Parts: sequence; structure tokens; C-alpha cells
Amino acid sequence: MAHKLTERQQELLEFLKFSQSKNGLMPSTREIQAHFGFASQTAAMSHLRALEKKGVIVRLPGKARAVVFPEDLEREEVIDIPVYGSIAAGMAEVVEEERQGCISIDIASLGIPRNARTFALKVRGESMIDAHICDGDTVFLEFREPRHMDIVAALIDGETTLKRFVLENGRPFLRAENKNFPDLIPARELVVQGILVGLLRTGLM
Amino acid sequence: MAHKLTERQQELLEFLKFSQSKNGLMPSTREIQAHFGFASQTAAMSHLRALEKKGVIVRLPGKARAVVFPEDLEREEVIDIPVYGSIAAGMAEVVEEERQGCISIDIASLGIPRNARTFALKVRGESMIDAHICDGDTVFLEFREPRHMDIVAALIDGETTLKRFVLENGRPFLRAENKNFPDLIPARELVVQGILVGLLRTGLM
DNA sequence: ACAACTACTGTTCATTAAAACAATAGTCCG
DNA sequence: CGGACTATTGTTTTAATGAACAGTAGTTGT
Repeated sequence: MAHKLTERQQELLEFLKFSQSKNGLMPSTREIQAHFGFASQTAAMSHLRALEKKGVIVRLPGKARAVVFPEDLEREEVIDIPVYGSIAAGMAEVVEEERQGCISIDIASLGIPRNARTFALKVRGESMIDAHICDGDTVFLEFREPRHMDIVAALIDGETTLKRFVLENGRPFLRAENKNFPDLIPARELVVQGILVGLLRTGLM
Repeated sequence: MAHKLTERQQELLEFLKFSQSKNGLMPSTREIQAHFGFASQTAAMSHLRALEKKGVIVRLPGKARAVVFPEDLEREEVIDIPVYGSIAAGMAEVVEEERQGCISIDIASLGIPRNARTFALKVRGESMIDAHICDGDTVFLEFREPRHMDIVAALIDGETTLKRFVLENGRPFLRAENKNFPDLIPARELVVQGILVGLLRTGLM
């Protein structure tokens, strides 16, 4: 099943992948023929047959452009989580402008519901270091009501910071998880932008 | 562009997504017709046209099954990183058995090369807590030669643990990043399974 | 009230695309 | 040496598929 691919078969596979990610669909045998300059469409056909026999693609007979990568079928649904900057003032409106990119990850790994309005922020500073959230980490946040002891992204003095959300006698406070930072910040106009649901750290090599 | 979808159009969109993730390709207009029990294929056609006008799909005219989600086109290449258990003895052979699932993430976010042999392990224990790696975190590891001060997954006494790889006078040592753990472990038969390149923490709500 | 849109039916047509069949030449393995 | 596999050409057939056209009802917004 897992025979090694020949050079030509590898080229074909590359083209299939390229076509899928660039055009969003698989090439027809004629498009393969045109790309490689084959004089006959049958050449493409037999190459696909070879790839199928070696298990790297699956084909659904009788259907057009019906070439599938097995790994795509097993994969969980992937969502795109927008990453905003660390300073995300306003939020509701500035959202589109501040967008810095996207993290694509499957919903099962993050463990969030499909309909959740999840977004991400790059952490700047060491204020949550005692919660093991470091400078440069990317945190995933969900837009919902904060509960006692949630870690939240909150808007204070025009800047978004990560803090522990604490309810004391029904009144909310924000606490930094770092002994060197002001221990308690009384929150007057408390704007919670999101609740921490996950964290991604990269660039560790 | 971003008009709201009607109920029926939402249903159609769901079916397109379902079909793509289950079969790996888009349905033809006749398949849509069959699924919804339309008497005419034209019904499917006009719904697709409506979805296209509202910007939720893109179609390539004249091509078969040529319905594409715009977000899929922009997305970076997504790879599947296998997750093994915390006890991954042997590694080379046991790999297939121990596999617990997959994390699908785009290569740009993780910042790893496409050809890298990357895998993931679930962290058990607090031995790396001072490097802000917690119990329950999932670490991404790359299979390559360790360098001084890399964090590595190493096989010691039949169990895999995360340690700091330290070179002292050309001799390798492993150090736990936790004051309560034995500070230095002289490594005799040092089997490094992977180098830490990233970390994912979930379930924080 | 009227235009614009949704949500279909019913029919026909042109094209896209897969698939089968018959060959040829080269490579690789035992 | 021969059989299996790769890598092609060339031709023909058939099925899958998109697309156009002409309607009908119902809803929605101004």
C-alpha cells in the first residue's frame, strides 16, 4: 500500500496539492494533461490510477474531479481564528483593521464550540507570568460573560491586558498574576473583551 | 456582499460543507437536487447563484463541482500533527499504536518547515513548570539533533520526559526546570526523541 | 401597488470529463 | 529472459454536469 512514489508520480501529486490549495478544487484529467504537456489524456488517467493503487489518493468512480486525499477526510473541521494586535482598543469596530493574520486549527484540538466567536491576541508583557502565560504567547479568547476566576482580556485605560477576573461580594476585580505588578486593580468601567480558552506558544527553537 | 442568508440558503450551505468534509468534494447540482428532493436541477442552480451573489461561495464557471469557499483559498497549508501519549517508549515502532489523535494546524502559525517530522506529546507532571510548561499542555516536537539549551523530550528509564538539554564541556546533561526536581540528571544512554518547537494549552475555561 | 427577490417546476442543450481499448518503449527485479 | 510496472500516444464512447430559457407562487420592502 505504501509503496514509494516515482519521481513523475511525486510531480503529479504536487500538482494535485497545488491545484487544490490554489484553485480550491482538483484538476480534471485534461487539466493534468495540459499542465504536463501530455499528448494524451490517458497519461493523466493512468498516473492517477497508479497514485490510487499506492494509497495516496482516493477516487470516486464516475464523478468529475473526484480525487481526494485520505488525510483530508479524517481531518476535523478547521476554523480560522483571527489574530489582532495586543492593543485592540474599541474592538467591535477596529476588529477588521487590526487583524494581523489567522491561525487555522481544528475545532476538536482547541475544544471550542463551532459557533463560538473566538479570536486571538498576542501577549505583550509579563503580567500573567505566574499563570504561565509568557511574553509572545498567542492567547485564544472567547466572547462571552466572564465568570469568577476566569482569565480575561480587559480594556483598561485604552489598552488591552490579560488579567484574572475575580468576583468579591458580587463586585468584579481584576488581578494580575505577577507579584511584581499591582495586585488588585479596581475596575470601574470594566470592558471584558474575551475569556481565555487556549494558548499557543511558538518559536521555541 | 455580506447579506444575511435565508433559512433555505443556510441549509444549502450546510450541505455544501457537509459534503466537502465527508466526501472530500463538492456536490454537483444534481446531487444537491437529490438531497433536497427538488423536482428540478435548476432549483439547486439558482440557490448556488444566490450564495455566490452573497459572497459565501465562489464558482468557476464551466467547471464541474467548482464551488469553493473563499476562506479555504486564503488559508495556509494545514498539516496534521500526530499526538502520542506521554509514555512513548521505543518511538520508532510504537508510533502507530500510541497515536491518540491529531492536531491540524497551519504551518505558518506553528512556524515549522513543511518537511519537518513534527509530532506532539501530552505533558504529564510539573517538571518543566519553571519553563512555563504545565501539566496537561500539548508540546510540539521536531525530530532533529539537539543543541545547547534546547528543551527536549528524552527517553529515560523507559519513560519520556521533557528536560532542558545542556552541553557542558561537550558532554550532554538533562536538567529539569523545577527547583523541586533533581537538578541534574547525568545522561548515559541519552535518547532524544524530539526538540520542543511549540506548545498548545487548552481547556482553560 | 410594484419592483425585487426567494423558491421553486419542467425542458433542452452544449460541454466537461471519465473511462475503455489498442498500442509502444523503457525500466526493474528475480 | 520474462513478467510486472512505468510512462506514454491516439482514438472513441458514454456519462456527468453546468447552463440557458420560460414559467409560477409567495414574500418583502418602499
